[in-house]
Amino acid sequence: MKLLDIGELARQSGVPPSTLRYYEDIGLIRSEGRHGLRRQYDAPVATQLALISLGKLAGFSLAEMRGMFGADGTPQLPRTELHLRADRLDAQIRDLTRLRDALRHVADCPAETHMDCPKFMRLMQFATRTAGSRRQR
Amino acid sequence: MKLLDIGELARQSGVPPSTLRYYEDIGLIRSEGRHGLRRQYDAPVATQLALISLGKLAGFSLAEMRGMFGADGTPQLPRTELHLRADRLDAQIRDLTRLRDALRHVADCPAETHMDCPKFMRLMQFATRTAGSRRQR
DNA sequence: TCTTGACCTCAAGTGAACTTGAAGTAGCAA
DNA sequence: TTGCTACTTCAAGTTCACTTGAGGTCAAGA
Repeated sequence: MKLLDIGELARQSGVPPSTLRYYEDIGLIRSEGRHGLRRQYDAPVATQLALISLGKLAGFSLAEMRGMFGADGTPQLPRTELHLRADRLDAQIRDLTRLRDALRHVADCPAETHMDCPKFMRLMQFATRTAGSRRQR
Repeated sequence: MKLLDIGELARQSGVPPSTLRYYEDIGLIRSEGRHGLRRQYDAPVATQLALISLGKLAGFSLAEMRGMFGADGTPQLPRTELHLRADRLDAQIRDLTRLRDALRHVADCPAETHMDCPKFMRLMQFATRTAGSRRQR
């Protein structure tokens, strides 16, 4: 199996070497060996880094993602857990969609005050419902 | 205009008083006066807090959100800026949707290794493209 | 009037996710 | 063999978003 030098992986993935070392320290990724002093990585680590970057976007902490990946860099979790996380993503996607709609509405609605616009208020209702009950990062 | 005591706003919004004070310190929200020592808030602050909570979910920093709101608690930004942020949200929504699809796929796909499954690899391509070029929080 | 409780200020502490700096080292090209 | 460069370790520093703690204050109810 072809191994990647840490510098090469950093260039390919856009993740700085210091961060790769940090991720390894906390057990999020693994290096396969050294060339001299330099860490060498398996190719699937690149896939894993891509998933980690998305996971961060989705609000997973690094601790949450530790242990989520198998040897091939793909998620290795029980089915139910995967579906549960997918469901949480669905909720987040819904929220973001409404925030987007609200922003676009505010941009385009000619009403002088949005608080009097029924469409805006409808978009805002869910926000008031969800605010605070949301998991924080 | 009816004013809310900080405790009441905290109960309604789910945002602790310490956080409300902190938000005021950094200029993210405004209180309208005091009842004795206690901060009093305008009702629209509740809407604003809901939007802040969603904004955090969307990856905006508190500093970015400072100054985004007008007196009525609704976003007060130039049209182009609002559309730009909506566009960024669209991109984020697309990414999260694909992450969700990838998770569901991994949960349900019977292939012994996902690296050999064309559907998974297709889902992963975008991730490799986007990783690293993404704004960090 | 006195007590209670929820607020007040200000400074310091916390946890997550990294980054930076100092001092050292290994491989490769000249 | 000598440099150069990109890595190495380890500890400490940084930023963000809060929270906590100590010591103080005010309004309302008993």
